[in-house]
Amino acid sequence: MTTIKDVARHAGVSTMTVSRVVNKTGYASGDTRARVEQAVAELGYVPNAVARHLRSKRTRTVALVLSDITNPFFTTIARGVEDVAAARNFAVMFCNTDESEVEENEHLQMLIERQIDGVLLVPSGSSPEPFRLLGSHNVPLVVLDRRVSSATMDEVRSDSEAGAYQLVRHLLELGHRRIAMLSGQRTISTAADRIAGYERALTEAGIPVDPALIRNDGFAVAAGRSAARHVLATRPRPTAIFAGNNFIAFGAIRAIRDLGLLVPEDVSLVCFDDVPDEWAIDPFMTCIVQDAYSMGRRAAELLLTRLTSDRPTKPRSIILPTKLVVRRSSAPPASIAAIVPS
Amino acid sequence: MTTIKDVARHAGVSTMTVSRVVNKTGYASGDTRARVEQAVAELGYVPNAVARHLRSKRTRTVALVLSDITNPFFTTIARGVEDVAAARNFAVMFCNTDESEVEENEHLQMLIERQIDGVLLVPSGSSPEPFRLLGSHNVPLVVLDRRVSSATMDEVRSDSEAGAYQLVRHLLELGHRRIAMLSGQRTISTAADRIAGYERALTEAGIPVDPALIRNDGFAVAAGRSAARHVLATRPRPTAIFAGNNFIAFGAIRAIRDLGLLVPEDVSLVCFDDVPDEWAIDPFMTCIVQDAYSMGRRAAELLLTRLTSDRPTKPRSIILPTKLVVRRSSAPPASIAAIVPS
DNA sequence: CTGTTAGCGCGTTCAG
DNA sequence: CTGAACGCGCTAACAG
Repeated sequence: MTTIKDVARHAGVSTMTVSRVVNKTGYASGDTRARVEQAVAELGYVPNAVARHLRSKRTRTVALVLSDITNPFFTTIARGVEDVAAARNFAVMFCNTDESEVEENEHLQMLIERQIDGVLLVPSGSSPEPFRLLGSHNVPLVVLDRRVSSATMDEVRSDSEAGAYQLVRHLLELGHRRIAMLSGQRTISTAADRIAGYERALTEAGIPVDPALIRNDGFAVAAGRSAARHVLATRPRPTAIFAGNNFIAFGAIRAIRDLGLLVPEDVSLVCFDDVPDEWAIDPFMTCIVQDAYSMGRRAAELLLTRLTSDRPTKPRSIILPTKLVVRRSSAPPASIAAIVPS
Repeated sequence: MTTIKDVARHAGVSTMTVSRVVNKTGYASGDTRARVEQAVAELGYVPNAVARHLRSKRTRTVALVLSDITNPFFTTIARGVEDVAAARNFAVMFCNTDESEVEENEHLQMLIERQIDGVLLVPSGSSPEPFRLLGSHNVPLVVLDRRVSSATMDEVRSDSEAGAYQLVRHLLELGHRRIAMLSGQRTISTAADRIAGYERALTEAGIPVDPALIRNDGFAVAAGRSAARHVLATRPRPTAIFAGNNFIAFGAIRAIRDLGLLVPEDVSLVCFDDVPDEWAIDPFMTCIVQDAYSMGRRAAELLLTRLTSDRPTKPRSIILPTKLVVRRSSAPPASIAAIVPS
């Protein structure tokens, strides 16, 4: 391995001069500069970033800690993060927590040891432990996707409550009055916020909230299927189902098919998150679309800007708007359709 | 920031003793050990991995360099890699190349500067540059998913040729004789290998290979759609289409629908790669399934074992088997179906 | 079982 | 415009 010393010797200058030429910092006469550059080329010198980082106290590395990179929503966020990081010469480490606070803490501990410059975190739980941990080591943090109650801090997420409200308004306007809500565990803020938006829309419309129609089985296909089975067994049967994300919706579709029912003739189905374009032969799901790629980009920009600029500014809260996309999975309930043919 | 010196002073021992206790290396009397551990706890000492790495010449970090983390196949690989790495206390950095050799080289350069311990690479091109680059800095490499001609090296991939052969055999057995093949750019070995398997099956069956039925438009939905449009315009119209991956297949489905044709009544459709379970309401595509998660795991295990064990061994080539899953998108061609009703 | 010395590769500091 | 000395935080190698 060739070090800065080898280059210095080869070029007949001091290591400092090499450092200055390589980093384009400080002056160097055209002649020395040329000699150094030639030596660098001849020896195939590559600066050692580890040594540099030991001095500079900066690693130009950020971490992305999320529940599961396999989830296309998070994958897209990851892509946004990496694009911004790469453009600014930052590297990105990623860690999966599987929604476990224990794993989350272990990863954060490891990242702190590695002197990471900042963390982008999709928090698994509601405990303030991660913030304490990172805070005590002065590691800048941007919270992604989810709301945390503990304190004000940098965060980038979609407005889940408003999106859910809008989606339920849409169903109400179609004439639905018995609407089920299938969401994730309430400890995850996106699940709770979507339920809140659902309840607000119902309450505003003067419809009592029926706890039997709200499920928190989880953000996965299997959970969605089982949750849908439960709400479809209530009487009168709900005429519409609001799935807290696309996985739940796909589970719900299976449950609906299991009963031999049709969407939207027998049950309308809407959800948070669209289906990735690639997998939708013929998009039919009415949904709320969040811009995961922008979420990743914005979060990374926020973090890197904090790291790069020295003047500290107030925590920023970036709430991205969502978009309602109406397709064919939502229609007036059968009873209305029968009376008011379109 | 508290360093090992602070702990040493606080515990009234030397830094070496602290180092030994913290790393559980070497002896330490119960008493000193206790004092050191208490000092660590009281001061909230966290070892600085950067300094450690400068000494040890090891960063316990590997990089995963691939074309696009957004592609679910690569995402799943990434998950496998991270699971293995985390279990062995390695961190993973990831980089997207978008199939650009320029970006690939820039990322590798950056990773070498960071003294990464090893690289898992899905090579973008066929140039030997990445191998030269990594080789000249003694960075262990495992090539993922794709074949490289340059030299023998560690690699983990599926048997694309055999999988393609099997898929085309399946179509031939159904009675198809005019089969189109839509694949990616031939510079990508998986594209070339799948075409090779296709040609071998045809040739063995005594069917001449018709260049008009082979397209290399790319591994994406849009490419698949346009490629399918082209082959469906040839006469006689192919009775079956083999899509080089699932994206291409989804593009093909759209092109088939554009023409008002049905799968499998008018055209059978088969492809490499399954559709992620979450997005298939009702799986219908006959396909070759590769185990992306295992691919990631195996590759990471191979790399980390090389890094951990000192004795160097011969390059290993791990070729994972693929599995044919027959579903409803493949059926006998119409002419046969008419003659031989099932 | 514990401490001392030295140095990983680089960049800041301060002289020249 | 250039160089010498020093130290970032840690651990290998050697004493004791």
